Amino acid sequence: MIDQLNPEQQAAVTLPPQHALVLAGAGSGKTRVLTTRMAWLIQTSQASPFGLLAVTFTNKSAREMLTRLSALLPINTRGMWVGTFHGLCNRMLRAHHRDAGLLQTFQILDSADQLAAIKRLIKGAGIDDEKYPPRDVQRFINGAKEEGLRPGSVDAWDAHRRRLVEIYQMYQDQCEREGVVDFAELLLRAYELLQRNAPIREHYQRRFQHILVDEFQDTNTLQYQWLKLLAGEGASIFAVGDDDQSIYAFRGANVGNMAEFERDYAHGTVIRLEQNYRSYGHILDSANALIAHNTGRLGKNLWTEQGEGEPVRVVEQPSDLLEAHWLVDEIKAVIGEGSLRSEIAVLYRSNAQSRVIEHALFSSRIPYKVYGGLRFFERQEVKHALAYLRLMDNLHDDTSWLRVVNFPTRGIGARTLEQLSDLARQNNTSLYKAVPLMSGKGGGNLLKFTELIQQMAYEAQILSLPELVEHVIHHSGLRTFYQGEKEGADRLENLQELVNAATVFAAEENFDGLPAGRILMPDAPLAAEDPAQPPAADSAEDAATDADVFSPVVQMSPLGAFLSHASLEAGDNQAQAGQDAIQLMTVHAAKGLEFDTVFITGVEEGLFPHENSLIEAAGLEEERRLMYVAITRARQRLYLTLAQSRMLHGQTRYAMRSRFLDEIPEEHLKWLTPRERAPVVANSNWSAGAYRRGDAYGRPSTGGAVARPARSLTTGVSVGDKHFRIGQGVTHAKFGEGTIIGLSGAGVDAQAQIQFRDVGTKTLALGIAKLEIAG
DNA sequence: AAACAGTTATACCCC
DNA sequence: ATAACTGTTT
Repeated sequence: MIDQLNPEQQAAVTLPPQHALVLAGAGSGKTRVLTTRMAWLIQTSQASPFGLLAVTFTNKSAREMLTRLSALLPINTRGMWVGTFHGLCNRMLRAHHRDAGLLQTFQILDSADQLAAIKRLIKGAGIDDEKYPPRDVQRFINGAKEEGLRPGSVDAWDAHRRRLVEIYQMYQDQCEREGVVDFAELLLRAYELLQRNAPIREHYQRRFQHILVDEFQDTNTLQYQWLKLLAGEGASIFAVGDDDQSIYAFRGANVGNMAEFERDYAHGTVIRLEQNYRSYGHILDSANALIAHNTGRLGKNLWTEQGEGEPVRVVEQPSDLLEAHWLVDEIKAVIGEGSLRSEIAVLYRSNAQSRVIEHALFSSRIPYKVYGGLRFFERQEVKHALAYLRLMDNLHDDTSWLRVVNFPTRGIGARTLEQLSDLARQNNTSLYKAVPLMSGKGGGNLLKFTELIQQMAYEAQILSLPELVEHVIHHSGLRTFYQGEKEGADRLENLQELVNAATVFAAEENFDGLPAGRILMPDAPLAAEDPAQPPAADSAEDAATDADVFSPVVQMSPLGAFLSHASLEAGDNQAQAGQDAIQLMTVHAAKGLEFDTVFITGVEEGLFPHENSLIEAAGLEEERRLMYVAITRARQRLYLTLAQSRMLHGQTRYAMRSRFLDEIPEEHLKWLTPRERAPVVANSNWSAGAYRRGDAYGRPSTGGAVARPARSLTTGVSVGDKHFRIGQGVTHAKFGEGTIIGLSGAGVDAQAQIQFRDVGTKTLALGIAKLEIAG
């Protein structure tokens, strides 16, 4: 089992029970180490399969872990605590819903549901949505929860923030009333449950002697606290991660957790996995050189035995269109060399870039697949069907109620619903309960809808899960509705797919033939859910303790279980995985994947690094990690492409090449188009005089009126008597000295992105801002 | 008066 | 592609 591992991997796998941090570089066999560690612990009887807990960030990697584990050992992995943070917290909360203060049937809001709930709240409470945009409110609430803060503990230093806290509180009340829980709440509740309830905490602390964490660099503050609490004094935490691949700060991930973990627990038990089994030398060296520009790293250098391979190819094109055309030609050539299409990936920083690339591929009839669109359970028709199903489980789920009350349309409009909402608010009840209170007309249609829901809820007590799903799709009118739609064929297919998903799920969970709505009492208490394949020494003793402490056990109906599954799984977003097609995705989506050939497109200032991230140094470092992730996806060949101009939001924008290109030593690069002597953007100050010059293609120098070939592009904008160009030094009365790093628009609409020495990057309207051109 | 259907404005960085 | 707006239908 371990003899195929390299010495570092072996050391990690066979570490005695103690806290440890494994710094696992890209392509260093991270998942393998994790799974082998689990297998080793079990095989050497240091842990039973049910005495360890492994947590990951995606369902996919949780599944992969279990698959690999069962390949290593002849054990039944069912019932093991291996899953995502959200999945495990959900499991815990379901088991102890009473102690957690939740309804047994609590529903999970995904972020779209959450946003809808917030919008509804803001409307209902008459809050100005200009001053409090629902998106910002959502960010505020989730941010607070990820820090472990309830409304009472959030710092509110000004009126605006105080109001936000009030909204946060109102939102919590609303969730409480409706019996719903958002993603962040799942974690916070589970944390508070462990914190407040000593018997439960001690039970889990006793049970899980080994806690293994994947992708530790992506944990947020709350997740780390949860792990600490769960580990208590006795358990060992085996944390695997790569601080250089931390790219989720925008959703709360805290890179600092890695260093903190080392301080708190690992005390020098840090194992570095630096041998890379994926890429050739030039690619790795480029990645190493780039990431070396970040500060505060734990430090790590990837190496390979594979040789240096091909240099990284760099291509600069005048426009995004030409970039895409070049891309298509090059892809054809790579395919011509015998590469599989599915082994070629085109990566981009932002989704907006995919359009042009897709268009070019489509025109050339090259099959491609875009990742990261809507996932199965996020599609509107599926969400509609799920909303009906949720109402079967909990009639007071107002979010679901509002989603489908008039879909398909049944003559219940905004006016009626407004009245209903008012009634519900006045009586502090759900919309469902408020229906009988409605007097007068308009109520007729509402009543009919209520009866429909009641009827379907009744069916849930009789029909099996797949039958119920089918029944609901039919009797809700969803099927008829989409049959009448011009573009409804796909949606009908997805609805059918939902029935299939329910069938598969019911079979996997042994729900066959059971009524969807009937609550299942598991036949044994918590610890005894162990199928007890290899006899766990402590299980009998554990079960006895559990029976005393826990009367409530996992109570769930097949329907409830399926709805949880739908919320937490979100489904695959790759429709037809079988076909051999070029892989298109954002850099974020590419994390964890690898390809023979990788194209990283749009390697430009303002795009990659993204302009929004340049405001603070931490943002720039995250962008650099993002580039690091992108580079390390490539096995054999890597291309970096950039365009001098690009259509964005209907405007042409001009940008310089990314500073990241200049952070990779030239010895690893091979420019396929001439490298211009463009300025190197050092952090804030670079000397004037280093701007663009004309090049071999006869593109203009930026000096001013130069004859240009027909296709060439302006890199400057004139406003009044001033002429602005990229790379120009300017001064602003308030912001001080800066440099133009991007231009867009023309005439009165002209705007410039300016990187100021002291205040970061700002976008200014050239017609308004009084800029002086620096000498 | 209320609900519906079709049109137009704006949008988006990443999960 | 969602939200806001407009004209038409019940």
